[in-house]
Amino acid sequence: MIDYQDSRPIYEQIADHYKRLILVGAMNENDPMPSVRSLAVELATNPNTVQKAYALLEREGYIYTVRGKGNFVRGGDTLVENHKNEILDKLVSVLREAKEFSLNLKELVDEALGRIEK
Amino acid sequence: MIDYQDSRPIYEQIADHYKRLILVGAMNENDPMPSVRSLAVELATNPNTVQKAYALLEREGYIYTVRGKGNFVRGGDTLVENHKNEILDKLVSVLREAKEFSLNLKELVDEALGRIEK
DNA sequence: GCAACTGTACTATCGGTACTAATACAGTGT
DNA sequence: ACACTGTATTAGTACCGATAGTACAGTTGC
Repeated sequence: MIDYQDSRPIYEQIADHYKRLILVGAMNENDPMPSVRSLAVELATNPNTVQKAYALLEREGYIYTVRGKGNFVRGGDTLVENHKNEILDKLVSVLREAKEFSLNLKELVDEALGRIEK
Repeated sequence: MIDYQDSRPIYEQIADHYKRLILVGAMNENDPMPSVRSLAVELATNPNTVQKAYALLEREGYIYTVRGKGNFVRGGDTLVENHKNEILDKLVSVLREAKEFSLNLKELVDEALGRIEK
């Protein structure tokens, strides 16, 4: 699950992994996350690193924490909605840049969509 | 021209500034760039920092260097074309992510385009 | 040739930040 | 009390950005 060759930090890889699981529906509301310690052992890393990933997930609303008990998935449509908005923001910023350099937005989008089909 | 509050490194800000000037047509083929030393004085920074910006611009094909003479703008359609491809790549990667989470691409694009008009 | 300008190369250092780790602290449940 | 949970603090390491100084090398105009 962790790619040590990857330049991205471990905690970010962990967080993204679980974001994906949650968004895709592989984990559901109130499902328990692995404990910071057990996951640390499993991934051969440090509990603090796992915690940093969990803190990130909590800040972004993917999980919630109960002291002494553990971390749990915060399901619901809000998550999917938020994620959609994140993607939308990225999209808008790319298109704004394109517009600034007077590129034809429709052409650009069509070209991009074409590439994806393959 | 340099924003010291900005978290982005100085050399990157310098490079982006000139990229913009070139892509927008404010600077044309073979126009001379300011010398590394003079620009360093003007920006109250270090010649090495400016050189790092110029090295970046050269690597990316925006300018060319003549030893002893200076740096000059490398104009031409290639630049614009390359920049367009960069934007296209970003666009494709965002849309791929959207697709992965089974979002409706057309809706998403329409929404984004709508936001830009404002 | 010389002076004054251009860019290039290399080394050293300082400061800040990101990442990971080690250790100790604190709450929960049986 | 014990075994589990998360939390906080501190430390070490590594890397990056920026600065500084120095020396070298090509171009141009006088």
